Amino acid sequence: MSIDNIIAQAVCEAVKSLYGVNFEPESITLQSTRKEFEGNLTVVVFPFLKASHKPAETTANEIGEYLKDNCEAVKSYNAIKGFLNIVVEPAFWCNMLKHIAADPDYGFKAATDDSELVMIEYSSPNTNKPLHLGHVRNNLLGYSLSLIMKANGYKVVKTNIVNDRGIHICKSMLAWEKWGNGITPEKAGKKGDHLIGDFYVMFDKHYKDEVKQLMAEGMSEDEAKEKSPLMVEARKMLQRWEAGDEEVRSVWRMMNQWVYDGFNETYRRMGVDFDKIYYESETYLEGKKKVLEGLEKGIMYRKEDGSVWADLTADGLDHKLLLRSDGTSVYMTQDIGTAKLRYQDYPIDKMIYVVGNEQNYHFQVLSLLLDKLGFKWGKDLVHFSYGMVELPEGKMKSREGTVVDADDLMDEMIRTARETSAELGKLDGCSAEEADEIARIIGLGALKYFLLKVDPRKNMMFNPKESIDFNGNTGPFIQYTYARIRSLLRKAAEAGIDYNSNYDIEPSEKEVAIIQKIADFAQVVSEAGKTYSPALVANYVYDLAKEYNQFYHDYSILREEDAATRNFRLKLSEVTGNIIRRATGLLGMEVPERM
RNA sequence: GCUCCCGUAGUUCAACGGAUAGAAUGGAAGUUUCCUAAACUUUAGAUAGCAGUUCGAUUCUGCUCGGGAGUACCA
Repeated sequence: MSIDNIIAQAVCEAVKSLYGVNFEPESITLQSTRKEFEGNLTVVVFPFLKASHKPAETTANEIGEYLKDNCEAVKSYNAIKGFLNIVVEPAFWCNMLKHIAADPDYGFKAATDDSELVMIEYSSPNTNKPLHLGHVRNNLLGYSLSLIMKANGYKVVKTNIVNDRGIHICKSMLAWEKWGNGITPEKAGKKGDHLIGDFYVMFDKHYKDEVKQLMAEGMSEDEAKEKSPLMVEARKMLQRWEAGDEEVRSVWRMMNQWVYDGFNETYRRMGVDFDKIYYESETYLEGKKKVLEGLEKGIMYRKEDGSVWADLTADGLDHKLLLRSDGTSVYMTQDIGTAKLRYQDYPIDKMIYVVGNEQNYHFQVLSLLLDKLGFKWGKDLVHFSYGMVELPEGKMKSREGTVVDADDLMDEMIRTARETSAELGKLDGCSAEEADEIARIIGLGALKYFLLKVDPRKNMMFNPKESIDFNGNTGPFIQYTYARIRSLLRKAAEAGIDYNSNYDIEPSEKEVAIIQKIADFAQVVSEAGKTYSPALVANYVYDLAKEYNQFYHDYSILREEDAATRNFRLKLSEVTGNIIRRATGLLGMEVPERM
């Protein structure tokens, strides 16, 4: 049991005994005592004033006195206004450290047979262009979230829905057929997703020229867009695709495969993966069926032009189109189909969609529709709605060439990490392979931490020139702290020091602060699971690293002459390192043994 | 027009309704005979505005002003 629980419970008993009123331990406000006051934990007593009918400071003193007399963990107390500062019995801290050190899974819950199964959808790329910075935030959030849910004892299925059909793919295919001269990723020496992206851009360029040309000939802009020969041809291709035309389908299969090969390389490098991949080409017909079913049951209705709609005005929303008048499906229809297949494949208790906040409305609607159609998790589906990544010039626009490509970004981070390491002389004596590995871990760590430390719901700013930073509140700072701890422990081993016994001491204030922080890990993991927030873990591990760095700087460890104190500090370092490794692990970050 | 989200140091980010609003970076000033200076120590600097609820409001409510997103046959 953590110290927070012990104190919270004791406070409840105190209030009950002194004033005869019941409080739940969860309702007690506990915080770490501010540095300027004496104590480790602070109880906010304002909520008890109604029960005590006494001034705040008197109430705090009475509770403090009770705790001192009745709770073994409490050594002394002081009350300032409505704040009761508690000094914990020093021996308690050493036991706490031992307890955490003995539990390699401290803070993690294992899944059991009755654990809920949560499916997490993330990434969801289109197959007509490479992954960009927005996807990187999405992928890292989704992957980290899956690790956090696992740590909270859920069974987790990571899934990806690939949007592999539609007019956008046809544009790339058409451009490739027209101007590609049979080029392949191998011949071009290019990743498949980038190659296809090039053709998509090429289509757009020629298409725009055509529109401009037609408008010069007197057409309105709308008409020109409608009548552009390229667009007409692309639409025709989509129709042939829908009809199952083998010629179109085989090109489509081939080009999609190029893209998947490219994506897989990017995913692998980023360190994310999936348990099950769905393709919209396989789910959109299911959605159509499900919608028609709903139509029969009277959940949807048909307009005179043949289009199918859902009336959501009773739920405060609008009417939503589900099938176009020509019978083809829209985005929403596909999502319904995907939901159906997923539910067939897995006994889902909880579904989390990691999708940008621009689609908040879409998921409000989807939740209602799935519920009406009888999916038991529909009403409670979680739209993990994350904010956009903005650039100094504003939003990323592929047409304006302001997209930050995922592969380029990773290259850049790793290269910068490598240069910085070399400048600092950190790579001296490393083999080329070791140097590569260290640069990779640091570069990707910097990127991951940067994107995950921000509250996922908020839009964030990414300045390509200034964001690549390795000092301060960054991934490398945390990794550096870890590497330093590992180095310290190596040195201890070389000196033949066994610090696993004889380390019972009364820790100093600074050491207590670190133990407290370490103990918080369990709380943080649980909280992150409830609020779906990797940022909580990120900010936590930074705080821990910062706290340790200050400790490291102020205290000697190996040179400490008192063996018990030295052992204690080594043990504290070891446990801190382990917690850093596991916390960063929840972010999908790696930590280096040296850097 | 309507709906939703967001406004915190120069900048990028924190803060279950709790004490004097924290960090980082940039600015200024320091610390290497010593376990890794990607570190550490000083220092200046912020809640967009106006009301309300409360013992207490960055946080909750209302309005104003700014920024972003969505809005029925795009995905």
